[in-house]
Amino acid sequence: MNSKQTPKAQKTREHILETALGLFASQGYDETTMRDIAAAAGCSLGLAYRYFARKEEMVLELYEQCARELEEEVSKLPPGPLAGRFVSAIEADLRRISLYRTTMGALFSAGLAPNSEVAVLGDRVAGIRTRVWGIFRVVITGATDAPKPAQVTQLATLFYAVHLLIVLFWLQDRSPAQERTHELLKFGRETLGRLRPLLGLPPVAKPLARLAGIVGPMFGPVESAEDAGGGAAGEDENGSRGSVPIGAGG
Amino acid sequence: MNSKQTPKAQKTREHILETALGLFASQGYDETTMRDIAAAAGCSLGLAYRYFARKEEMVLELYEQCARELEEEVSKLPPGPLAGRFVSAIEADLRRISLYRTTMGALFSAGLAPNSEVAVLGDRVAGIRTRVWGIFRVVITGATDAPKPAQVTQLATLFYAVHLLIVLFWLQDRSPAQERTHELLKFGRETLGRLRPLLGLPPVAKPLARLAGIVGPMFGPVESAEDAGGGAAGEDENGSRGSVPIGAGG
DNA sequence: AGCTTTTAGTGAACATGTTCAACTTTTATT
DNA sequence: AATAAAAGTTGAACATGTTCACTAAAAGCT
Repeated sequence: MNSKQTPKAQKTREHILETALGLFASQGYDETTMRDIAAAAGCSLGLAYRYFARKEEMVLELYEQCARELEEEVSKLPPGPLAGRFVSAIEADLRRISLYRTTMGALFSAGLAPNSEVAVLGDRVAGIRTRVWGIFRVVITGATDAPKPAQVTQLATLFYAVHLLIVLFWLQDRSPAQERTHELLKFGRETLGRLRPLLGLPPVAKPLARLAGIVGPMFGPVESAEDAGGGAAGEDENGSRGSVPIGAGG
Repeated sequence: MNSKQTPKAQKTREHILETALGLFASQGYDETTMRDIAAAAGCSLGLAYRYFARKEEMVLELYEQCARELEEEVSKLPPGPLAGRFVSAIEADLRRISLYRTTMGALFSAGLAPNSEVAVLGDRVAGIRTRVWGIFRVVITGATDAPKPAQVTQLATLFYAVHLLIVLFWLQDRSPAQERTHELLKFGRETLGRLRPLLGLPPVAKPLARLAGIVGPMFGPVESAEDAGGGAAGEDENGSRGSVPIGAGG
């Protein structure tokens, strides 16, 4: 398992990770070589690779850390309208990762190549995805105008997807201080606020459910089989199953 | 300029490119090394680099080629409802790039790191973006239910953005034969068809215009300044200026 | 033709992510 | 303590994208 190593090893590992993240934050991801990390951590190149099979693996850890912190911050979010809570959560997330812009870029970058598991939608990240998805659940259920339970799961899935897109947008946003992203968020809040009353109406609810059914499985760990999303809106309370143990990093 | 080289050089260049694209298609992008390419093309490693400063640059050329072909195919699309034409264009695009899944993945992957110019949203691709954006203009104006001219530009920008997202989705889609993507397209067609009548109504048109104003500049070449998208919906007929000479590859 | 300049082409060398066989230290066992 | 097994650690070596000083061919000029 994971936490059953010698304390010494654990300490070494953490030391290397912290060193790496520090370098990532200060000089950027690409500019930080594994040799830099080893040197700064005062160990050999090989040792870094003992604890992190690939450079990206360190980013993964960062991602998890951010998710954990975000979880806490969101749990403290005051009740309020759904739109406001959603945007606040996103803003908190962006604030948190802003130190690691290029590093997160690497994560998403790797995520784009359908190969590496160390990617936003890769297998290795399944646990974190589940966790973040859960955060959006809290965002929704904690809203003063939360939709009825049957819709919560679907909405969480869609929020998760939108969240991903916004981070993508943010990564690309070259405007000063990423003001364009914040404009987008403002727009999102207003629009979502305006749309909120319609969420319960079938002409809106049904397409949303269908969309969640299509998009959700992309976030799932592997996929067993064929009930993916045949025809209409199957309200079977999933769409992005969370059956993966969260802290199950190998 | 570009086409002012010796015919011999031009030929060599094309030969290398074709060899490379062939290898990309048959064994994947990452699996094809520059040395492979040079060997298969019967030239030295250095020569390949003389014509293509980086490996990604070859992908760029592929992207441009696809854009050109798509342009032609779309121009032959029969008149019909907007939704159908849009989805048909996307499908044509996907069909075209399906041979080069991993290769396109590389393009988008690089595109995610905000560094490299050889990226979907990078400077080097500005010309191609403009071109593709133009394709969506044609998609719109050629529809039997085309919106009024003032909206065409905005809609083209949004279509371009959605197109990017769909390719992203497609790249990640691990379902057999990418059926999930096609489901998404079906959903998109139906939804867009249903929404089409509302496009002219201010409560819909205004937010769309605003969104286009926010998103559009991301696709622009560099950005001059500050009129990016201040407050309300500025219908100033742009949102994604196409003032870049299309074939201006340096 | 003989010279110069520009273009085409080469392959060794470098940087960096990654692997691996060997070495050292720690822990468990007798 | 002596020995064996496991865990920790090392640095050389490899693969691959990229660079560069250099050679070979071609074109231009007198």
